[in-house]
Amino acid sequence: MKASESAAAVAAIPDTVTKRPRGRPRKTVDERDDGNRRKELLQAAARLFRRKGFAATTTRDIAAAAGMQSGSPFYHFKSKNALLYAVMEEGMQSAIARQADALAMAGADAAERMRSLVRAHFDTLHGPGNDFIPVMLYEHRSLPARQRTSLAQLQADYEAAWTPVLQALHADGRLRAPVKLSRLLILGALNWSVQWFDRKKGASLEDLADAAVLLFLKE
Amino acid sequence: MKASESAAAVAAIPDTVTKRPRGRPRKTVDERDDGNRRKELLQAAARLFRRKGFAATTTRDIAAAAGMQSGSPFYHFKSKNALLYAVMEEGMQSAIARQADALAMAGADAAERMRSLVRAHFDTLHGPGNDFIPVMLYEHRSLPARQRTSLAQLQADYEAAWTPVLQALHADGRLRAPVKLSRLLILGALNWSVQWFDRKKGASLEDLADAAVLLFLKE
DNA sequence: CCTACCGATCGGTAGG
DNA sequence: CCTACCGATCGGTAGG
Repeated sequence: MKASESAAAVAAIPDTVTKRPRGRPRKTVDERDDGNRRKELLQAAARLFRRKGFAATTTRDIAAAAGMQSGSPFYHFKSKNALLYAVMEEGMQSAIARQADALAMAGADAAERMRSLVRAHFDTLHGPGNDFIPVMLYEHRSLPARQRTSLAQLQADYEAAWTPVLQALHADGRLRAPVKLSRLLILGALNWSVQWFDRKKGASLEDLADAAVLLFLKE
Repeated sequence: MKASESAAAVAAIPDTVTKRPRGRPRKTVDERDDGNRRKELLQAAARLFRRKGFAATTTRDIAAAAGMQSGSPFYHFKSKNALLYAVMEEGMQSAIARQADALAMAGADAAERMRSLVRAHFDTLHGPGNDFIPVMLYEHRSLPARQRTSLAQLQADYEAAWTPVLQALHADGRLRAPVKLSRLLILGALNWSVQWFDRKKGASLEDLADAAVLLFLKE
């Protein structure tokens, strides 16, 4: 969102001069870049990585989207790979936080908790500006093994939250497939919605969550 | 499969000479390259596109995997993109054929037909040498719009086969979610298995299909 | 299908 | 964070 604001600001500059002003528009002196540019870079990278893929996105694309010169991203990030990793980690961090909030708000009923998990997951995937997790899901193989291991713990934490809920549903006979395979298949069904869900038309995230719960749970 | 045989043949050449022989091993004169090299290129491309992604795979990688020099793939394919498109089309063609066979063998019972569709889909995703469809699923965005449209018809045909089966199950009360959303979620759950299913360890494709049917259908 | 090659692009850096 | 730049790589081609 920050990034799109700044992009809009750049586009709004009247093109009266022959040479367009380089870099982003000047800000007032007391509006220092205390890490804001870093966030804008991250957001721009996430959006581009999602749309074009990691390898097909150039650091120049990212720089331009953030209103910088081509070499400038490397002032904030050691490498293109570090940018990818930061996007993924940021994504997992906020996904975990969103999931925890959802569970905290839900009651004790297993089906209700299940719906909360599903709904929170759809928010993570399709909420406005939430490009981070889709990037993580689809650019997993672009990560060096080292960093992949480092993310695995966060992912395990995220998935672990589903297990007790699924176990309870299994015990109640509302989920018949084995718990572990169920979790993999269910998360897959949700994750895949990144490929076809379009916020602008058709169903809402609520409709989606309803359908998913209806599909997976008995009774 | 052809390609893996030839890869094995290449690997079996004794390494007695200092310089390895370039290209693939000579064949008898009457075994002309009537399109075989093309198939080997396709298989090599599919495997590499799947493992590393389209943009991260170089045409040199593909040439080397097929035992050719760096410029030679362009004798068989106009461009790297044409190679990608050929992989996807080939994948859809054989997926549709496999699906039709499975339905032809199944009886009239909707649940039985459902299981056949699921099983055939897992074969398409995880059968030995079946890298084509995973590439299609994960490199969709790497295709120019023109070619994407061209593939859309094949994909529509493939998905259309699910609809009557799901409708019958819905009418019987064995599927509660709306048919269209069900199809999207179910295919997503299956497709996602590309990310975690490992043929070498754990569950078989039969186990997987059982779990999926158990998860989606009531009673 | 190979040889030899080109033009363009890309990630990254030094120095300010 | 910009300027100016480098070395490497890449898709693709001409000519055989």
